[in-house]
Amino acid sequence: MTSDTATTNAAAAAAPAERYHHGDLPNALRGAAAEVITEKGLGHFSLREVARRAGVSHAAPAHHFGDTTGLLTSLAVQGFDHLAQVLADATAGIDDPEDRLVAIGRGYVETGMRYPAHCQVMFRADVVDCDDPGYQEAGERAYAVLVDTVRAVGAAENLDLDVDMAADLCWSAMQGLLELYPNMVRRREASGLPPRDLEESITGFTRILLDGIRARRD
Amino acid sequence: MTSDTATTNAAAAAAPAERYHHGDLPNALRGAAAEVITEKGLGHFSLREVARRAGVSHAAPAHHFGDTTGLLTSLAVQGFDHLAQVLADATAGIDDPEDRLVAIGRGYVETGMRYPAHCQVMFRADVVDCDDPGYQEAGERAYAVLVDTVRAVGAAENLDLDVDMAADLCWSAMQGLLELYPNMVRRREASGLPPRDLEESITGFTRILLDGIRARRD
DNA sequence: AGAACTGACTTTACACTGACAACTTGACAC
DNA sequence: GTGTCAAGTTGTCAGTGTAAAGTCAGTTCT
Repeated sequence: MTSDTATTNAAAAAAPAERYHHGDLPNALRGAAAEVITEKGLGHFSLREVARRAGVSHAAPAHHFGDTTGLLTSLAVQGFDHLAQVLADATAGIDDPEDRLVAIGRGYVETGMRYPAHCQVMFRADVVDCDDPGYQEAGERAYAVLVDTVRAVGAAENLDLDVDMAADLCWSAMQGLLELYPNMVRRREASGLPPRDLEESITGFTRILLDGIRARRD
Repeated sequence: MTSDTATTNAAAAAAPAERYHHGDLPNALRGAAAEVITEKGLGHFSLREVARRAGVSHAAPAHHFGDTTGLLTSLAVQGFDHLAQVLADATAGIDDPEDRLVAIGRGYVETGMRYPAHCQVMFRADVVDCDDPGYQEAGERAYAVLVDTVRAVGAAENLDLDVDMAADLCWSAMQGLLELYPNMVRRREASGLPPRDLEESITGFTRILLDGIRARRD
């Protein structure tokens, strides 16, 4: 019952494959889990299917993650790790706070599209252990990038701004976009409109959001 | 294999309970399903548990809904029906388009809190049949209220506005809020801040969104 | 009235699942 | 070597979704 929460070490890089010890089974299992979720959706997730794909026995995952919740929690943590990294990288060289906020929006949704399985799991309190310290820490780390940037926007233009509220709105908008985007595409198809791509949605959203945030000056 | 999609008729109101025929089993099953999802979360949903709560055999749901997806789809349709109704009622007596938009935000999130199970299901393409005509129709009906209102806001103030984009943003923000709210509460608790209640979030969100929408005049 | 039909369920059956306990395998320390 | 321990295995159990066949009650036809 090891508590392995998303250690990113690719230890024992060349795994001979017939070996009894896998080398890095936890990561392989996370990968397989992400695969299953991406293909079949979280609603048809199965621990045994994950084990099968990783080429180990059905009980092997339990050894590393305890139970299903353990594995999914670990996946969520990895998702937050990725996100925090992407956001940090995306904002790195940018001075203007507003440009940074746009970059964050882009980074958030980009991460969501690149790791759809992770993102489907990150806020699902019913399948994840929200009290896990690793989970909370990683989430906090990612969120901090956003709050800091919103704060900077407010400070740079001397705005009358509830930073927390504005940050939560940006976050909600991007999360909602991630969840509803397929639905939006379908609706536009049905209406005969050309599909608006994700990039365009992000840009449009952030523009309106920034206008809203900037609206009230001291 | 009846295709019973959320008929709201409370037919045979007084059901003697020992009768062989239930009276309105489809509705009872939807209710039980909502209960299970609310209590245990969609991740621990079980068709047999639903049947147990409705007091029927485990195979009874199949007769009305085919399979799990069928039942959950029906629940989603009912959710959209509720939502469309609430939004229509909420905007009924209001003339000012902006006030109407605020009322919609309030109505949306209120519905989400009142029917959490329905809302957890409505956009989950992996557990719901998105091609179901009833599903699409009900969704369209609810969405139309929002788009119309956003259009009215734009027209009233002669704004340079991509109506579809703005509507999608409002929708995303509210959906995101629904999904992330528990997380926001936990974070504020952890930071020692007083919990911001949902009402306040909605008001704050809509204020910023409206400011953003109004920002660009012709 | 009785017979035939149909919809609403129940019973039975099966393959699959998550979780647990008990066992085996390999690697490393001494 | 022996001991130890993490990393897997096999086996088992109750619970699950779905399909098929059986049973019951009400309606309709004659």
